[in-house]
Amino acid sequence: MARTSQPGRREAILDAAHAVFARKGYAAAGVADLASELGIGHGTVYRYFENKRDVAVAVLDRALTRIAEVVTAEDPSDTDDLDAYRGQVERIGYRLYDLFAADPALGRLVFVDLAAVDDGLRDRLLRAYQTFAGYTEAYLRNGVSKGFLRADLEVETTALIVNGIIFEGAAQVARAIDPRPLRDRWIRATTRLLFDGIAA
Amino acid sequence: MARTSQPGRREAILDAAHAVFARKGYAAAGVADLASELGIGHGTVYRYFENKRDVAVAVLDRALTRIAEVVTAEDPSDTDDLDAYRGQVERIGYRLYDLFAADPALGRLVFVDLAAVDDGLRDRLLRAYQTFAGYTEAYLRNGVSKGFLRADLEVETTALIVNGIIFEGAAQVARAIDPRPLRDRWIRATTRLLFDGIAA
Amino acid sequence: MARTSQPGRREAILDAAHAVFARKGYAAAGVADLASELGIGHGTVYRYFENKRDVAVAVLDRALTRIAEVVTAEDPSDTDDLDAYRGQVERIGYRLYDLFAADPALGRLVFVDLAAVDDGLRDRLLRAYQTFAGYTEAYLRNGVSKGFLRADLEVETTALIVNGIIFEGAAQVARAIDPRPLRDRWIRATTRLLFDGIAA
Amino acid sequence: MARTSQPGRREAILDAAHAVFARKGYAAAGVADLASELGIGHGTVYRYFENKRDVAVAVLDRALTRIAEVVTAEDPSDTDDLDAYRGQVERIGYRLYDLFAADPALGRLVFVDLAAVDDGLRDRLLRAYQTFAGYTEAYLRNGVSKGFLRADLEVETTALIVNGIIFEGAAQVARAIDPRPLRDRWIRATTRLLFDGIAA
DNA sequence: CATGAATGAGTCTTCATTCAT
DNA sequence: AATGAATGAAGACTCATTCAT
Repeated sequence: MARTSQPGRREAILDAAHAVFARKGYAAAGVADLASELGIGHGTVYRYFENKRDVAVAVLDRALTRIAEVVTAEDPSDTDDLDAYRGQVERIGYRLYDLFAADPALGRLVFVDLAAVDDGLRDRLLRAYQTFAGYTEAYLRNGVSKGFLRADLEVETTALIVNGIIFEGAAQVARAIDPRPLRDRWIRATTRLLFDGIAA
Repeated sequence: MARTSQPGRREAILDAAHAVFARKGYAAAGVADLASELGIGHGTVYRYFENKRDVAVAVLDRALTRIAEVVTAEDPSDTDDLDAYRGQVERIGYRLYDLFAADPALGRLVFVDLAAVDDGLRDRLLRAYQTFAGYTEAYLRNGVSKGFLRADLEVETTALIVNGIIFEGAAQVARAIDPRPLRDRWIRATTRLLFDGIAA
Repeated sequence: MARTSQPGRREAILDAAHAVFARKGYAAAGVADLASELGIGHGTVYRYFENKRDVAVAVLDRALTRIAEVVTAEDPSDTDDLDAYRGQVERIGYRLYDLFAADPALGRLVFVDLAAVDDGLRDRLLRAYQTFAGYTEAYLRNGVSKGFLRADLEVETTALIVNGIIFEGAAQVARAIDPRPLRDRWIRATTRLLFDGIAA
Repeated sequence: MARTSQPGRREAILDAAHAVFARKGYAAAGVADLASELGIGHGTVYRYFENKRDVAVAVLDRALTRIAEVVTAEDPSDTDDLDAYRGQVERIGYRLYDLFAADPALGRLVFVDLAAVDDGLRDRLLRAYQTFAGYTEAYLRNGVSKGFLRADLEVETTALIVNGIIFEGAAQVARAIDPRPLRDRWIRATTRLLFDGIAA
């Protein structure tokens, strides 16, 4: 049966581009590589995307959306005490690390390769960072308003810091040969740090 | 004897390359751009470096050395109580943020653009990360052994986390229009987080 | 299907390369010259050949094949007496000189320009020489075994000498303004020399 | 003692150039290679020669002069019978082969590499060929006029042929691992061919 | 005289993009 | 809609040549 319009084509090209960009980097990957990864003619890529950069934009957006889905899966106002919040942080952490572990090059792809393409892509990434930080901020504000987080917590900056810890951690875990134990150690260390500090 | 080799030439080319790579990114910057930034012929670049990548390696190494100088300026075993350690962290933070603020593109250059060049450069960067983390670990171990940090502190992982916070922060501060107040906020939030946690 | 690959393209590029290499020499001829000789984009050359040297290899191989076709057109065991062999030598000579006269730069191209490219091409040429000499040797051995050539003829070395005479002659004839009379003189002188010697 | 003008310098550069051109070919040899072969600065080459091509011209001329010295060492009118002429041919042959054996790359250098430089060098080489052929012609004419060579010998063309045999032979001998036995075989085969022909 | 640092013209080669089929 | 042959802009790199020292 002749399918006039391949509905999955665009998505399939993005899958292939994701894989190839992750494997070779954006600059080293040619449009022909994306196409041959999929076994299609490289002219076909141009029926679905303006140009190579356009593919990179779509790959980045899709990756950021997936990350956002994890970050926004919980409801910030759902928690009423410290233990519940700790549980929430741990759940998000596990899911995020799973995401990055399932696709070990994801961190490098998003935070290095695609960020290096040009200012436009970098801006997209920074905006996503802000969105994520906004979510984290909502969690923190909820905790402060409900009294189980410090009243004088610098919510805005701390949100950025927490995000940094989480993404940096996810990226590092993804680099590991056997990510599972590292993931557990990382989440434990992070929650201890957040909730208890380092002091004796 | 012929016009004696300018001892500053190599260094000057690295300065120019640092600036141009930071401005346009590694891929978009041509060797001709590096040369014209300095007002020299582009063939001259090849008298001091094997090729364009070799310039990138040298730029990265120099930048990492500068960062290392800040990180390793203090003596890990110098502190005997929590307050002294807090001061040490703050001093390193201030110097690091000053470094990144003096050269706002440094973070992007080192952690994004040059890391995206190829696996070799990325490995160099990761090795530097490990060195930095080793230093941080020494600080933490000192604190644990002297009893002013938690006995059950996961020093290794926490060192990575702390490093992540610091570098992520430095990168973010560097992006700001007016970095000074952001720097102060960031350092305060970081030290509060580290030493007090977020809990009420 | 896309514009189907021109089956003659590769051959046409070799024709153009043959002409341009012969006119300007290998080193002085740019890939752009090959392409513009044919009125195509110079990138197209790289769709059919690895690189410039690869074009030279193909040009040389084709030229050597053409020469081989002339040399191997006759059957070494076909002749039973001196006159028949003399006729055979003359026929090969005529055809060879015609080949070189039809393409006056062929000798220079094959024996000088392409031989100067690098050791690899030179080796190809030397191997072809050996093949040709093997053929000439077969002719001589046939004559010796049938008794119409000297029993003590040094077949191996003489084969090389005869080849040298023939190719050197072809090259010289090709250089002449009006090659026809020179060709006839050369063939006559060669056969006289071979069959009668120079002595009174 | 300070020698203001190095008298041997020019000659030494030609020696170095001869060696380097022979080793790497003209195109692949850089002016810097010539200089470093001699341990001098490459700017110095330009105090003795206009440019790289000028060096090649001088190398070629010197090589051709050396060959000419061998070819012209004997007096064409010296011989009065066939045996004496045969001896003369053998003597020239031995000396020529010695020359090429002492410098195995000489043949390739003169007849291939330098001939491929450009039309000007090729013309120089062709003119030398003619000079050599003129000498051989004088030998042959002497023999004809004294009656020990065929009266109907095509002296002009045969001179070219004989030259071809000799130079081709010298070049082939030079390529051999152990040139001595090949040289002897070649000279024997050549004189037999010249004086007796190949016929039974 | 000698040097070698500097230069930039010249070339090869890659690859994103177009478009005839 | 899909293809892949063709294209040429772009850029890395080499090296002959110059000239200040």
